Amino acid sequence: MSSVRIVLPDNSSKTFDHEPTVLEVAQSIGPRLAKDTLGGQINGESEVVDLRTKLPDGTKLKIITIKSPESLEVIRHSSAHLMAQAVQEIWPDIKVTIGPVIENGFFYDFDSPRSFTPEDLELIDKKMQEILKRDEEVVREDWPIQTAIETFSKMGERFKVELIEDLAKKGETMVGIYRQGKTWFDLCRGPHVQRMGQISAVKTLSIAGAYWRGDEKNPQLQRIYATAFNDRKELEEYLHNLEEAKKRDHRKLGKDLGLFYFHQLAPASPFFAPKGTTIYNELQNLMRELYKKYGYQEIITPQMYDVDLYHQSGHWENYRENMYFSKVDERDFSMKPMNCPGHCLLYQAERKSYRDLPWRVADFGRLHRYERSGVIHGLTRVRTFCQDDAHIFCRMDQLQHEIAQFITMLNETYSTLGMSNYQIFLSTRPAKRMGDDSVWDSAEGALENALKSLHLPYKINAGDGAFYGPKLDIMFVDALKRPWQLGTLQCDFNLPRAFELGYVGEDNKEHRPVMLHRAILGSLERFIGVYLEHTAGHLPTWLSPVQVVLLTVTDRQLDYARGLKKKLEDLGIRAEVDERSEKLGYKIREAQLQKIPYMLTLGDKEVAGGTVSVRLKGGQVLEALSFESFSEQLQKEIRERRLETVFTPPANKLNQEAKHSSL
RNA sequence: GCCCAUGUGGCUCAGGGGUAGAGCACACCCUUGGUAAGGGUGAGGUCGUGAGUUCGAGUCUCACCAUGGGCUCCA
Repeated sequence: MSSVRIVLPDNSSKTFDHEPTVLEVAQSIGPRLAKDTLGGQINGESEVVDLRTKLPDGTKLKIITIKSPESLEVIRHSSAHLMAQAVQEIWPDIKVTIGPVIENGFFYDFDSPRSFTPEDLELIDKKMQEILKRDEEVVREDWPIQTAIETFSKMGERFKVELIEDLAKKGETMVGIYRQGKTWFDLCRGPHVQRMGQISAVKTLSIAGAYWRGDEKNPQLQRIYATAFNDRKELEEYLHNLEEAKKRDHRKLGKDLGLFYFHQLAPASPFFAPKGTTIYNELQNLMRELYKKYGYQEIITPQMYDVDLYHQSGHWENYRENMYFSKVDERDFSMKPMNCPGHCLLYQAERKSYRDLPWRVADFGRLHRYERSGVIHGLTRVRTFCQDDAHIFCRMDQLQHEIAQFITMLNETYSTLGMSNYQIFLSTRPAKRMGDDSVWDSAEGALENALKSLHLPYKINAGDGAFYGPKLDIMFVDALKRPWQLGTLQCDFNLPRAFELGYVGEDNKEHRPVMLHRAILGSLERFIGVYLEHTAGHLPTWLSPVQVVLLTVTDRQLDYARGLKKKLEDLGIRAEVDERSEKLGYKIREAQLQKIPYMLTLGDKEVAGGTVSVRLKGGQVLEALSFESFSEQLQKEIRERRLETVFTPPANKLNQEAKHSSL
């Protein structure tokens, strides 16, 4: 016997012990809701999405979620149909395929003899508006599956036919058809809006290629991305956010702030300018401090290895197409795509006893991976990079402690960087794997127990582990709510065996260590890209390439400025003097655009009093501070890696802001 | 790798078959001015690379390279 639970748009629910009739559902949720949200359903139109699920006792529970016709998902889904209708009204020879709702909108894939152009998008937008004005009724019909196949076959819609045939294979006998207006209809499970006019804010966004069912062996289709919202205002807001995201694009920030560049003679390989290198080095300094604190030792290992190494590690078998090769003295060499095999060689170089474990070794080695041309992107997907990579070789009974220590270290790193919004995913054994299940049991147990001992929430990705061991992935969620995978910890049973690693135990017998691969920032390159987007380029002072810029009111104060710059540099503060004979306002504008944390404005007053006036990034001004007071507070801010300024904005801040806003 | 788009001085971009433009940046000159752009003068590119069409090609065609948006891939 199966029971049915109806979930209403307001998340309240009612459970039936039998399959309720439509009328029963309508009655049970009250006449108003029935009229507003189920009006169509009473007339045979489904406004439901059903999910079948099993209860713990094995009985089936059918959950029917009733979507309000006003729900965004419904509007977007209907908008996808609207877009398909528009495209076919403009170009009747174009065939439709599928058009699902995605996170921020929807897309529809078309089988078109030619590609769409940006001008086509304008045409489609216009046509959609035209259709909306007709405000046609949306009607659901249920067709016997054979009728549907015949109808779509006649129309030449081979992709639809394929979809329906798949439904038939699954045992469906009827399919839902939604009609918009007199002639246009599409296969759909629903639900949809009741009248097209209910869609008020819809817009095409971009064109892309896509494969039928995401398989590159299948025909290439033309995808149009679009989005829809409840009203114009929400749509405008979304489009505005897209613009904001563009402004935060780390590729643009990198150029504007003079951090890094690319050149076509070294595709997908960043050049870090002095300022970018400062950030890079500061991050390495941070990691090195933490390495010391958490008992890691740093090592340096070769860049190129005889390919025999990769035969032994298994990378030749599985990773060859991502590696760079070179022939020297008739021997085949490869640039290292990861540090681990080299670390195994170094592990072996000295005989290990159980007293030597855990052996934690960190390596900022440069890696090269050939990434397919279509996947490279700014700093976040490059062909040469450097990880904050380390490997921990330990005994099985040390595993849980090492894992917990890693997470603690990661948490310390992320909170230092103002990135406390992250999620942990535990990926467990996949179907294809190596090693005994007992080993998997203890490794997965160690991971889970470590997380539990720290009282950290985590999610399980069952079956998502690597073939050589389970892993943790840490997803950082940035200021724009976008997830990024940065940190990772992977248990590896494979490499220790492939390299026949061992240690002598207390029992004087040979044992095999477990190997942990772990990174916190991921790669420095990728991290810098993500962090720039997260902070929109407003780095904390300790990471800022230029921490203080000295701006003179006239050239008369230049010597004073140069003297202060020297003093600051002697204190380890990165300072610059803008020596150009420009107006103060001009120099401030530039410093502001460069997002420099502190501007010291120096005029005759400051020279006379031996003081500085500090302009904060926010525009507030602290007048006539003694240099010592300024530099001491700043040093503290940098030393403690503060995220926010240590300076208290002046009391007249409000007045200043009022002045600004009235301008 | 696949589809589409783009590739003009350091940057952002306009132009579009008859031998290159703007703003910013840069250099020099004038101005020495207190919290987001003072004024003038000048230097700088053969228009991603190669081939083709043409009397003539940044401008049209093709190939390649790079970049961008997607797809796919991601030990």
